[in-house]
Amino acid sequence: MLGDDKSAEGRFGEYLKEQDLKFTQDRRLILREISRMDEHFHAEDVVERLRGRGAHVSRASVYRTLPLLVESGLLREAPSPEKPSHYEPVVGSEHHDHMVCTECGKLIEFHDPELERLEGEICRRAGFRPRFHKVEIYGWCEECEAREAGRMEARESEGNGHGK
Amino acid sequence: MLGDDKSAEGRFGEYLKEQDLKFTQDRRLILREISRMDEHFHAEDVVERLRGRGAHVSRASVYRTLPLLVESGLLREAPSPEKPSHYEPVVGSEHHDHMVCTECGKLIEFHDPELERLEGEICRRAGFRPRFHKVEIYGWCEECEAREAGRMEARESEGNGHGK
DNA sequence: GTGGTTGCAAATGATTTGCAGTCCC
DNA sequence: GGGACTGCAAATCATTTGCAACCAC
Repeated sequence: MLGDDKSAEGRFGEYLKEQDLKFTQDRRLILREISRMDEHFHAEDVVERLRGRGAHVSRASVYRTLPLLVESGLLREAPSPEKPSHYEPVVGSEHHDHMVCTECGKLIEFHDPELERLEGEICRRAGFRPRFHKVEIYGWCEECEAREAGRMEARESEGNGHGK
Repeated sequence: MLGDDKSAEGRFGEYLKEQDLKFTQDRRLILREISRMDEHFHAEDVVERLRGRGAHVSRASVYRTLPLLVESGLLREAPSPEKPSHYEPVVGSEHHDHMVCTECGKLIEFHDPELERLEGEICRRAGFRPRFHKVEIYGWCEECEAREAGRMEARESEGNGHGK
């Protein structure tokens, strides 16, 4: 979640002012809806939830607002092997990264301060000023790895012993 | 570049066999074209270059083949703030990651063995078997940072001293 | 006031897909 | 031979956009 609405609205309001943009009713509604989500979601989810709540916010407004929320640091794009862009709330300073299982699609979140430190170090060396980052490790989760190993074993004994 | 065609074709052929897929003429042509690219590119680039070369490979085949090349480890998706998916060749074991300037779009490649080691360590702890990973750091490159700093200074003195 | 915003629906544009004919193993 | 593969063009589908009415500041 985005923490209490107060701080999120404050942050967003600040960002909008900086950009000479307005904190309209629609933007407020979208922000509030997103504050209630703590899973990953995509644009259409927001549209549906607002509809379900009886709020009159058009699809276009949602699509126009999500990028602003990303820019303001309240949201970030989550890794999505799928087509529609996925977002996730940024919880205060609690940052995490992802491992994505390419077999079953499971998403594992992790956080490692050492990794953060190292990245900062690398940026410093490159004269680069980091604002946010994304670390995605793709591979097999424990279960899929085990399943895969089993399958491989089976294939081997089949190949060695008796032909089919 | 993908190194000499031999090893790339070997690797792709192996992958295809594993998946019970065929190493067709089209797939070979696409692989060869990609072996000649060393920049980032997207699907349409491959289509155009093949066309220009007089090869009859349909757009659909290119779109169907690129994911196979990614799966086989010969290509990987590059970070793209833009819509069309971008790819880049994987050069042997030479792995690198990216810093993306959100102002000017510049892409800075970097490689850090310590970062690799640390990620491996993190995966081990999580029981996750990594196959490949992606590190993208977004922020301001040196030039944009400087420009931004200058602008901020200007704004300040404007605010303090004399009105507009 | 007046410029940014919104809603709608039409436009876009990358990617996918159905299907008949073709090719690799 | 038979299942994979290909080409084509039509279909998808998330996202964007033009424009007139509207609202925050």
